[in-house]
Amino acid sequence: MLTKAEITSQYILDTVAPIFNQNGYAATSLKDITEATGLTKGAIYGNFENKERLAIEAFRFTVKKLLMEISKHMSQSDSPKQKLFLLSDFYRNYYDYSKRLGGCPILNIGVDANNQNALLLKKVRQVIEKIQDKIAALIEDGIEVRELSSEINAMHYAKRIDSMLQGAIFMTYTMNDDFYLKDSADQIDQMIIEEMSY
Amino acid sequence: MLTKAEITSQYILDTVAPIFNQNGYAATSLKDITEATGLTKGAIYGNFENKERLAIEAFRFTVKKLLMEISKHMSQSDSPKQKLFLLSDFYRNYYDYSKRLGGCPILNIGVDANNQNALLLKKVRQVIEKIQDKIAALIEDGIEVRELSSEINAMHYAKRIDSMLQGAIFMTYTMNDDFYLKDSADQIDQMIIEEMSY
DNA sequence: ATTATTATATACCTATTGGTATATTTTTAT
DNA sequence: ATAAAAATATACCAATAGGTATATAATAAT
Repeated sequence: MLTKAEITSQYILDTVAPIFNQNGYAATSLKDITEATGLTKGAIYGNFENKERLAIEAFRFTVKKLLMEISKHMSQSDSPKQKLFLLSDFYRNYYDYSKRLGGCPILNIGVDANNQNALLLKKVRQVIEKIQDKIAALIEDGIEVRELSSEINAMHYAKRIDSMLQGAIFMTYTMNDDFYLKDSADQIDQMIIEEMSY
Repeated sequence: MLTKAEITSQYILDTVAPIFNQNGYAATSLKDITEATGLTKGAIYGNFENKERLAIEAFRFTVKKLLMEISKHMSQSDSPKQKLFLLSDFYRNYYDYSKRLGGCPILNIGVDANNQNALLLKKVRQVIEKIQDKIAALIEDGIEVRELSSEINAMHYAKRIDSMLQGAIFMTYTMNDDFYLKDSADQIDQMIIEEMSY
């Protein structure tokens, strides 16, 4: 059974995560947090050590949600190559989806934390590494089952795909135009077919 | 002849621009500004209306420097196609270069300003549009002199190149690894040769 | 050199910042 | 139902925020 504090903690994270994600760490005040949650500082500080700890937990909370959604989308196929297509396909609708999270947590917190919050930056790096490892593993699987060419460097392409997607996310948000996400998904698909396959 | 205030204004912008670029708008305090410049609030507010105005001018200052550096690098050739190669080549060393600016102003201020400062975001958008227009014009030139295929959509590829570069910049900074910039430059070169040329 | 103007420094303002000690209320286990 | 424990609210703190009125100093024109 969940204790009261656990329920409250989850509620705080659920409420506060999009705010941190949207505003950034420095631009999110304790007042923003208490107003959004309807709780007082006592309740916040009873559940989280300080603002930094709360921001870190909020980031983890959002990323967990995001990664689960991606996994779910990719589970539609068992073929590694098809899973790659499903990955790019997930990002076709990422603008709409990620708005609910307050934007892309990796992009927003990554830029925000750089030179500002070493701990938060470390968490972002870990998430990026995890994602790239997963993509690389998928490509390796694809090579093994002969869906993908054994000539290609898996991690190299994993980084390329990740980098292209992050660029598209940045451009889509900044220009408020999801052409970038749609187009980069197409570009990745083309790359899978023309460069990564036999 | 330059008036005292003009010299001081330029000095303030030169000193403060990298700070805003690194920290973001909210995380840069007037204290940061007075300490870095060695001036008092009186001097700052005598030259700039308020913090927002200063941030906007600082962004313009940095972007101007950056765009001039890119132009300079691209002036090494007159051929549109070669100019495109020079563009991607500029970004090969962009990590080192942009560190002096306090990071990439378009990425940093773009993310920072989103949902936070409408005026600043507008300025970022204008800069992005300007850059993409220039790249697209270059591609059109390339088509005209028959260096590039007339089949391609110039603005489409301009956006693609821009998006790929921004992604690489984000990844390079966040992971502290300029593989991403080097690789995306290679990828763009390959794209020019294999997709955009005859 | 003196004056008028411009630029900078000083001192101060209110509001807000993150954070905490303590009082009060709400849960939980008996 | 009651007591012990846990969770939340209240009231407060010092420090800092952006900004301004005014005094002082530096510059520019005569």
